[in-house]
Amino acid sequence: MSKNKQEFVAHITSKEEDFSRWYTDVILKADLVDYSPVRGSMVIKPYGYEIWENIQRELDQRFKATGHKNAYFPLFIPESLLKKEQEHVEGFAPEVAWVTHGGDEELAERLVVRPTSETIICAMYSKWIQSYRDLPVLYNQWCNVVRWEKTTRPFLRTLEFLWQEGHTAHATEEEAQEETLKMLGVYEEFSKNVLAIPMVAGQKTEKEKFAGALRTYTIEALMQDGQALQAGTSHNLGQHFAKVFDIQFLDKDGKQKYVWQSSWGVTTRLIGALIMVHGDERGLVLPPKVAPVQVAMVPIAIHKEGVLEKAQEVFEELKAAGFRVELDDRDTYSPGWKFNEWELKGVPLRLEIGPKDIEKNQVVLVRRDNHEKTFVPMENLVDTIKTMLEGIHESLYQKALAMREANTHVAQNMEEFKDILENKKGFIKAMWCGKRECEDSIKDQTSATARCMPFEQEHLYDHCVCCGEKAKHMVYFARAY
RNA sequence: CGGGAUGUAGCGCAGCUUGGUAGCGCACUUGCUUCGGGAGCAAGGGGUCGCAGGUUCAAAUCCUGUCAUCCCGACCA
Repeated sequence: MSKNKQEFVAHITSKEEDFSRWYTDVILKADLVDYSPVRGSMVIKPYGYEIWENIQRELDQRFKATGHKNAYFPLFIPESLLKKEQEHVEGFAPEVAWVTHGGDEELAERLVVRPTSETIICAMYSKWIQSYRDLPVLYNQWCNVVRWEKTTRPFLRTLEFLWQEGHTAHATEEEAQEETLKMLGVYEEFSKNVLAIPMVAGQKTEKEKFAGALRTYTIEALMQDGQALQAGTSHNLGQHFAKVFDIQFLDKDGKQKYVWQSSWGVTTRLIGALIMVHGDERGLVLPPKVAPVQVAMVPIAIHKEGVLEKAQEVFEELKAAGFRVELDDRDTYSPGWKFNEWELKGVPLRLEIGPKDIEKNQVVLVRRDNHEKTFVPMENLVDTIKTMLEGIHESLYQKALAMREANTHVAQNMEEFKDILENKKGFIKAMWCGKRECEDSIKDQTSATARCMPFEQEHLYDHCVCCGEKAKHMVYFARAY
């Protein structure tokens, strides 16, 4: 190990020493983002954006498969529209950006830069929906939104962020509820099978629900530092918006009725989740399904006769097989340098090919997650890699699940609750009476919030962890991003 | 929005106390030799010191303001 190596590695702060700094170091060094001249707004660089594109593609397929279509609604929303739904405007008003002028002229009516699009979409639905035959409306849009946050962190909280928002309208309450849960299920399945992140799925408390919703459902993930991250939400909007935006249809029975609605979304924050769930001391660890590069090929002794030619041959074969593969033929870096760089960038598999391998008709594969090195014959290389990538996905998921389980604790009372937060961190499972006062009190005392009331309820004990009265729900609490 | 810290070359930093022609390591460029865990030698290029004022013969250095980033709280995907 040279002194250069020590210096280079030292550029990433240790996770144990300072998790926040580790996170910042990793996203910058791995070239995912850069800070921009605009406060709180990041530039997503190609390597980071490609992760988002992969997330988009996987989710979009799932949306289409469940009958949704993409559309695009305006960035600007007239003030009067935002203000129609009382709870909604109260929830979002403190963090909207206003457009007050067009050129030099002051606008007759101010516009908000969308913080979310319920209002503008409902205004259009009101116009488009006349009959039960028009229902359900199942639209989604991929776009950016703006929320004027006080403090920001790349991917986790920025003034502007990218997301998708699904907005649906249904004839019945049952259908809207079914849709709300179905899409949360899509998120949960996607998180498991694409991001390799286990989620706790459940319902938000009244205090934590979306401004204007009837009920909010959520998927919550646990980061390696013991903090929770809300990864996606799905809202049953009931008829709140339908009534203020007058979205009515003539039903089969000849009666005018208001539609029932849902909305649901996930954001670029998912990339933050990926980093904080899977990353290690060497940098990013990306699940194969979203990794911009799945296989990084490092030829050894490039200048030697036949090495680059053989590497190119293998490269073409892997590319044709559908892998996202990169042949690192830069002659300015040594193999060792490249190994470290691709590890920092989280590439799931490294493929080494050198004169000795060519002689033996084999290649060397090294897994990013456990650093396991295997010599594999050139025959069936495509199948071997396919199997190995699947194995990496599976073990990333199992590792994340084990991490979450090791950091999920039961608190019987507030002393235990505080003790866990101080000494162990992570998720706290506790029973709750359902009263707002207890939820507020827990937050005041511990800064932990109710993440969700999981669908998989467990009866841990009878009393509320806070007030001691009869408990109604089992709740996951945690400090959250 | 409160408390703390930091802004000097692409990155990491020194210089500031005690004002006097801006430095180091890595990276970058060119050439040659290297190549199985962060290669070597040689020659080069690059900074109005975050920004704006002020003090001074003279400001990276002292003063005021401002902007941004990071950390800790309150608020939020």
